[in-house]
Amino acid sequence: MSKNDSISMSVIRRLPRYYRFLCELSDQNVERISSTKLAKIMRSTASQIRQDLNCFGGFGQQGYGYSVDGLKKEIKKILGLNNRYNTILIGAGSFGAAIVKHLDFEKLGYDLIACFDNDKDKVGTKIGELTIKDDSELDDFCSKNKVEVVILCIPKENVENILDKLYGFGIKNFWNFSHYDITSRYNDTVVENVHLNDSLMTLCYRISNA
Amino acid sequence: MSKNDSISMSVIRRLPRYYRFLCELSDQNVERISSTKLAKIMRSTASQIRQDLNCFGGFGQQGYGYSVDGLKKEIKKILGLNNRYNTILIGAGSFGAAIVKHLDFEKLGYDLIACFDNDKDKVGTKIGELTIKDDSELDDFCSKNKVEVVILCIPKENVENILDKLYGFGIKNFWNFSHYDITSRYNDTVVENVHLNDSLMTLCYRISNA
DNA sequence: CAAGGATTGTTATATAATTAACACAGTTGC
DNA sequence: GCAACTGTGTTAATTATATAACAATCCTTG
Repeated sequence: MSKNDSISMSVIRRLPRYYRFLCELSDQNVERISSTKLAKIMRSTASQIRQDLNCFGGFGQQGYGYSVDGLKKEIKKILGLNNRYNTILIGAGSFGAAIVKHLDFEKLGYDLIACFDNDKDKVGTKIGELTIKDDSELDDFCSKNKVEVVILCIPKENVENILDKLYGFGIKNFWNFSHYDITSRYNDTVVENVHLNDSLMTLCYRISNA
Repeated sequence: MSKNDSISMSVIRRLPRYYRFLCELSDQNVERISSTKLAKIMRSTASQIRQDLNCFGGFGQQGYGYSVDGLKKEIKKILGLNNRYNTILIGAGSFGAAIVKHLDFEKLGYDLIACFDNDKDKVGTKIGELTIKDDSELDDFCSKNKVEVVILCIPKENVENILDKLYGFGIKNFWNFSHYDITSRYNDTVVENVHLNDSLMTLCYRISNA
C-alpha cells in the first residue's frame, strides 16, 4: 500500500496536530503554506514537517509550498477520517456521558450506536438519542450488530471480565479511559489508553520540579 | 538537586505507569520485585526499568530486587504527590464537572478551591461542595487567592482571553482540555495538553491501517 | 520566456532513546 | 561461612528520531 510501510508512532501521533492546524488555516482562508511558516506557527521545525509528510507522499510543490486545503484533505484521508465505525460506550456514568457529548464523534468517523451500564438507575435514561441499556444485553447486542470500536469508561475492577467478553466477539479496537492497561492483556488489539491520572501525575512532577 | 538534572520527558511520562503498577502490587501484598518480573508484568524491559529508576537514585538491592512499598514511596516523592496545589476549574460544563468528579484530585495533590463558568444557568449550581462562580469573579478571586493550577475545559474561542488574564496573575500551570495548544502562546508555562480529539484520530488511523 | 528566488523531497549528520552486556554487590542455602 | 546464584547499577552498542544540508524543481517577475 503506497509508501506507508511501518510509519513510526512518533509520526502518526503528530498527524492529528497537523490536521488541527491546517483546519484553522483553512478557516482563516489561507490558501498556501510553506513548511517553514507552518513550523513557526506550530513550534516545530520545517525539516520535521517535510519529513513527516513525505512518509505518505509528496504533497507539496517546489517553490510554492503546500496547498492548505489539499494537504488537509490528504491528511484526513491518511488518518482514515472518511471511514465510519460502529461504536458503543460501556460505562455511561457522568464521565462516559460527558465524553460522548463533548467530542465530535460523528465528524471523526465514529457512529455511536449503543450505550451500556450496570447501574439499574441509569438503565433506561438517555444520552442524546440513545437509551442506556443494561450490561446484560451486551452479549445479545454484540452478536446481532457489527461493533467495531468500544469506549470503556468503567472501573478497573470490571475491565477484565468485559474485555474478555468483547474480545470473544472479535472486537479489538478500544478507546480506554479505565485505569487499566488493556495492552497488557492482549497484544493483537488496537488500543488508545487515555490515562488521565497519569497526565495529572506528570503535571505534578513538572510543577514540583520546575 | 541530587541526580535529576534534565530527566528526559520519555522517562518522566513512564513514572506514573510505574507508580500505578507498584500500587497494584502493593495491594496484592507483594513485598519485593525484580526488574525482570516487573518488566514482564508491564510489558517493558528490565533494562529500561533499571535505567529509568537510576535517573533518580539506586532504590534496589543486588541479589534481592526492589522493595515494592519502598519503591512506591520513592516514586510518589519524585512525582511530587506529597505536595498540595490550589486548583481551579474554568468551564464547568458537563465535561469539566465529570473530569473533576471522575478523578482523585485530592489523592494526587490537587485541592479544587473554585469553579467558574460564563453560562448564567450554571452559575450558582454546585459541583460537589463548590458553588460555580461567574467568570466575572475570576479576577477578584485570583488576586485574593493563591491559585497554582488551572483546569481549562472551555471552547477554544475563549482560551486566549482567559489565558492572557491568568498569565497576568502569574498562573503558569495548566491542565488543558480545550482544543488549543497553550504552549504555542507562552513558553514559560507548564502545560499538560489533553487532546482527546487527537487521540480519537490516532485511533482512527490505527484502525484504518491495521 | 529566461533568470533569480523559493521551497520542496531526500540524503546525510547529529542527537536521543532503548536495549544489551557485564562486573560486582548482596542473598540464599547448605 | 563459603559457594552458587540472583539481580542491581552502569557502561557500551544499537536503534530510532530529529535536525541540517543541498540538489532538483517549480514559481514568479520583469
